[in-house]
Amino acid sequence: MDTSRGGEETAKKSSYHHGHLREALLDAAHLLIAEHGPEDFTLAEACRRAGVSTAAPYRHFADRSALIDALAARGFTLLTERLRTARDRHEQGSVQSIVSMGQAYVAFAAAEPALFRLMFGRHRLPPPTEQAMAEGPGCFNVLLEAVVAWLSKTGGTPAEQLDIAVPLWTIVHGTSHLLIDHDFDNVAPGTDVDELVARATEAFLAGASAKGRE
Amino acid sequence: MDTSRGGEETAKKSSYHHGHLREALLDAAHLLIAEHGPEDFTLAEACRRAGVSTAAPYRHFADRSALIDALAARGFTLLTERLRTARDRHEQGSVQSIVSMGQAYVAFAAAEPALFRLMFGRHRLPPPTEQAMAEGPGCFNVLLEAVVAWLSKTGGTPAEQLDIAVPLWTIVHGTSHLLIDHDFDNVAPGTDVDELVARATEAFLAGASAKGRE
DNA sequence: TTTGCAATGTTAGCAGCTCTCACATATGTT
DNA sequence: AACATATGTGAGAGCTGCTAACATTGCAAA
Repeated sequence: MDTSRGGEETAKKSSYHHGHLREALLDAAHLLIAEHGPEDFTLAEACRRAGVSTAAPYRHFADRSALIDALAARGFTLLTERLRTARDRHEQGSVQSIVSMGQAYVAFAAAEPALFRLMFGRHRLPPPTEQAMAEGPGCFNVLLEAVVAWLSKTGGTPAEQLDIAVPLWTIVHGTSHLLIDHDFDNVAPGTDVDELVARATEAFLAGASAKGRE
Repeated sequence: MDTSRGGEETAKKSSYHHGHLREALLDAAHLLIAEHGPEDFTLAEACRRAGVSTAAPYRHFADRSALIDALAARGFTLLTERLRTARDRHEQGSVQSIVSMGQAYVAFAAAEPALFRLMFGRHRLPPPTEQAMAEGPGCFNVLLEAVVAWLSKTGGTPAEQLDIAVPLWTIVHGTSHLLIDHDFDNVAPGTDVDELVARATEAFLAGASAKGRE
């Protein structure tokens, strides 16, 4: 349990057994997909960087794809943390709190485009494992909680939470994808995504609560 | 110029020269990515389906990646058509016209998930070629026109067109991605995306025009 | 401490893929 | 009819994912 003894390069004692190979491979893979994109990430290259043979990963991962899945899981926990701290930066239930989460979502995608694509691009047909049920929506639950708080402030009922949260999710998710795929560049070059998220979120919430009150 | 002489299987005359290999490869690739996803699409398999050797594609495409790009371009023209017909199904400048486009956008992604991912997942750094300037945003321009029409009806100014169109784009784009990546399954299983798009679009437009009028 | 087992890494090798090069064959232009 | 060009083939280099048999190490029971 003291595997993380401060320094990273904890003097490979034997030079045969690596020691932290699993983590080292994930780190290498993370760097590689950030450099070359997720598509042409190569297990062999990750092995070279970790200083092991190309057969070594199979002691830790069933498969190339399993390693990528593990990376995606890492990304989800990271994103969930970011959302939580963004939310807690403002008053609970405030619009600003929700806007801040959306901006953090997009900022995460901008900072880690390849990881973001990985996380949401695993269109595997049978992945709704319990892992996915806990990790994937984990970050969505943070949003849900914030929306419930907002609803209770504005006189809405908790039953509407999905009606509010899902559209908000589509806004920030779509913004993230369009941003990292450089689709704004050709269409609206100077786009300030923070402002975009703020305006879209506020307008939607205004329109939605107006409709609820009518 | 009569290469498309009605029937497709125009009796391979020589059995050496294929005749329509470029199109045949694109068709095969389209089927393959629809079956196995875009990541593990294999040029060799496409050759097998087209009945040619694995060296043949290089007479028509510089590269495996070039073939995929050509497929993506095909997809953009297809999507643009769909958007145009969806828009023209309702009164010009009406909210319904815009909603209909959004639903067509999502329906396209749902019908061709792999193609959709391909089109927007080509995060190549230097792709803003003139081709991309014409094709990619081509479909966005259809939306822009509709928004301008809506603005002129509701007393807005054409200067706001991007402020309206871009958020709408993020909504349908995000919805598409979340849908085809099965992210609604774990979070909001019974989601009706047509209704989702309609409600989100209407709420946003209501909120945006209210703010414009304030 | 010693012994034995499970964990972890290595080398060798198969099959498959992308891409190139030299060569073969069809098309069409003069 | 003859040549130039376009299009397809076969063989092969170099890479990859993955497996199997073997080597080394760490740990725990004897």
